[in-house]
Formats: sequence, structure tokens, C-alpha cells
Amino acid sequence: MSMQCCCPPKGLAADVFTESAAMFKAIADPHRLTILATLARASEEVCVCDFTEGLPLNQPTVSHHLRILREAGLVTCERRGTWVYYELADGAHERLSDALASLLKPKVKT
Amino acid sequence: MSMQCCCPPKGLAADVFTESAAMFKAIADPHRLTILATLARASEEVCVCDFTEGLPLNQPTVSHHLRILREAGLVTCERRGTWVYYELADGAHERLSDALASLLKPKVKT
DNA sequence: TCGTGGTATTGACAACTTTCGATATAAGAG
DNA sequence: CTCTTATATCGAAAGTTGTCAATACCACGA
Repeated sequence: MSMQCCCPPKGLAADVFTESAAMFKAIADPHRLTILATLARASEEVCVCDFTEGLPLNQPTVSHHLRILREAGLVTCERRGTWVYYELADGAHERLSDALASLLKPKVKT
Repeated sequence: MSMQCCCPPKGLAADVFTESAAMFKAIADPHRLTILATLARASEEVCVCDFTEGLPLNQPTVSHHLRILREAGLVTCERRGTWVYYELADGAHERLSDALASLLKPKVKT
């Protein structure tokens, strides 16, 4: 007699998560993680040329990755003369871990 | 006279981050985030048919997303009769936020 | 054993990503 | 203004990903 499906369906619209997904997508690449880690460890802002030297990528590609991080709001940049310096955006870590928490934490254990 | 480049190069091999990047890649999709959030909010394990009903995807696609989460070690599954039940892997949240922290935290503020 | 229904895998295709060379823009030096 | 150097953008090639239809697999019930 056709047992009904196991449990009642939950709602949970996917587009609630589009924003978080975009942010995670921005960090879902080894080179971009390297860039972020470098920025996090740096005591000063880091100039683009350091990345083009430090990464096995050439300059347009580095620029592309920096743009993705910029558009995700995870880094900021400032032009100083000919050079452009990048640093970790304020609250970058917080925004990421908040996104994680709001996804995974709500399992309230009373 | 050709000023040297702005600052000394840092090391920081990219493949240190390949593993973290893979994990973040697994969560870098709205539908997979929806799955994770559902699991996190569920008091019990959730059966696949719930996802196929709840998501605007059809069954093979859901299965594909579940596989990616499984292979990233973020969910586990158990077959019970005809149904397969998924739940959040132990320490899923911890592994993700640890990866975040080891990336972004080392900026020690003395 | 056969049929049925839930889940996984396969194969194909469109869309998106990563990467690079070529080129454009921006800014200081002369 | 012109040259040079640092960074960004463009356009194309190669690889990866999300999706689905078709099909295979698995477990139960008759």
C-alpha cells in the first residue's frame, strides 16, 4: 500500500543562500586562498606585484583573482602612485564565519 | 632608476590550500547550501526523497550534489531499507570554520 | 522469482571558470 | 609630451561544473 514518503517536506528556498554561496565561491580556489592567507599574515598591505611574483600565474590572471575577491567584498585596494595595494577587508573573516554559522549552527541543542 | 619592487616576496605555496579550497568548493553552491542548512536544522536524518521534493532539481542532480558533499566529508549517509538517510557529518562545522580560521586568523594582534 | 519504487551512475550538453596573450589605462620620471 | 612601469580589461582556448534523460542498482513485498 505504497508507504508515503519518509518525512514531511521542509521549505528552505535556495535563493536565501545565493549570497553566501557567492562568497564561498570566491574563496573556493587555492590561488585565491593563497592571496587571502598572504593578506591575513601581512602586517602591511600587499602590492599586486608581490602576488604576481609569488604565484605561478601571470599578471592578468592574478588581476582576475583579485577582482573576484574585491567583488566579493573580501579585500579592498588602494592605489598609491603606480602601485595598487590590497588588504583584507574589515570583517572579512567575520562575514565568512557568520555565513557558516547561520547555515550550520541553528541546530539548537536545548 | 628603476625602483625595486615594493616589498619582499612572501613564500606561501598554493597547494597548501588545495584541500581547504576543495572543501569550500563543496559548499559554494546554493543548492548544496540548502541541503546543508536543511540537515543542520533537522532533528533527525533526512531522506533523499525530501531533497528531491524540496529542491527544484530532479533526482539525479540531487544525488550528484549529495555525492559532492559526501566526498567532501561534510555529510554522511546510511541506507535503511529502500531509503537513504543523510545527516551532517560530525565536526562539519568545525572543519569548515577551522579552515577559515587557519587562513584568516593568523594575523596576531599582540 | 518477479515487480515496484527509491537511489546512484552514466553520458551528453550548456554554462561558467581559469588561464593566457594582446592591449588598454594610469601615473610617475625625464 | 613621451617613455616606462604597474595594473586592469578584453578575447579566446581549455577545463570544470550543473543539469537532465536514460539506465543501472538495490531492497523490499508478493
